[in-house]
Amino acid sequence: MRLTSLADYAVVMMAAAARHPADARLSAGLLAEETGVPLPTAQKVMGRLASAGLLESARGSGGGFRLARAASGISLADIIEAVEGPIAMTNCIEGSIHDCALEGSCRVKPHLNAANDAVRGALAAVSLSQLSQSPVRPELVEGLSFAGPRGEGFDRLSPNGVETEADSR
Amino acid sequence: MRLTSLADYAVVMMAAAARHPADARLSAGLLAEETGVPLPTAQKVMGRLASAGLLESARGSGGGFRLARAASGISLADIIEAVEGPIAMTNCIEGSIHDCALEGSCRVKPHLNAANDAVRGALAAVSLSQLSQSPVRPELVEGLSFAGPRGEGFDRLSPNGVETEADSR
DNA sequence: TGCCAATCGGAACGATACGGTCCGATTAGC
DNA sequence: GCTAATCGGACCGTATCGTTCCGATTGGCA
Repeated sequence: MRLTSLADYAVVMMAAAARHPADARLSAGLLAEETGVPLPTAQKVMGRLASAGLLESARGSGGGFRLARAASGISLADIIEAVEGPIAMTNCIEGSIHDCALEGSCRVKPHLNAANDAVRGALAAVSLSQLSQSPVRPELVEGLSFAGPRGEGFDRLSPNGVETEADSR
Repeated sequence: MRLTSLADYAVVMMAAAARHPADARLSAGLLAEETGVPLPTAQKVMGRLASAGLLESARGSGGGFRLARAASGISLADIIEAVEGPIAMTNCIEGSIHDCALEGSCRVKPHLNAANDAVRGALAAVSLSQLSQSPVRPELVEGLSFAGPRGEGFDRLSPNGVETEADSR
């Protein structure tokens, strides 16, 4: 139940992209710089987002990426599925895979199906335009240690001190 | 966003365990047989469930497992967390891990936090007693290709035809 | 009372796929 | 026509997952 690092990066980068004007050409290098994601990895992430249809890509010098749709029409579920594939808690939920011997007589599958829909619904309810906005509706984040440093150094996603290279890990 | 096979097995095995009388001693071998999970793997799964406090274990001959609480007091989220660890979509949500360079200035973290709570809530809303019941509330599964083979072969978890090399039944 | 068998618990091994990196293909600009 | 910038796909090391095996523990039986 943890999304992969690639998907995590994708969310951050899409949110950063949504903060730019809709018609601007965004290179992988620019977004990598803004988000602190290493450039080669950023390229890979954006490539997947493009092949999934969330970004439009243009090759060659002066090329780059652009949101394929309005930010309000892209959901968190879309981004995750673009990078990780279909949101399916178990193999048996995904239609094409049938490696479970109990298929057809499994009692828990319908329940898991319902739970999966609920999870997917929760993710589909979050739009990219929400993700790109700074303020958060307070009732959603109460009780969290991280309340949001609303004041200082908040307009730049990636100050110079990011010291990336995934330093320790 | 896919749960591991171990967690998948755990859900199926817990549901099978809940179908037995509450005071019955259940060995890993019995539940492995009922669910079709290979015995060594079933042992590992039940060991984790026991160390997480969802099952009570007794060693030695005549030992076995037993639900530590009533099935209605165990949620799907409990089972998943017992096997996979905390439900945290990203590393930055889990309190102890701080390997993200953007920590503290990340705009999307609050939103991800809210989404994570929603996902966890959806999983916590499903109780083991629901999982162990055969019929599914129709409004939860509508629109799914799998509507539920309610008629045939539905009262046995593991019919003879499971056709797996581990079936040994 | 001593031995045996059954069962849980933890350690070790192999496989899958994830994350990261590099190089080639393509295209605008000069 | 050439150069430079950028995307796209292929490759490899590594970490985690899944599986298996063996030892520890305890009740039952002779």
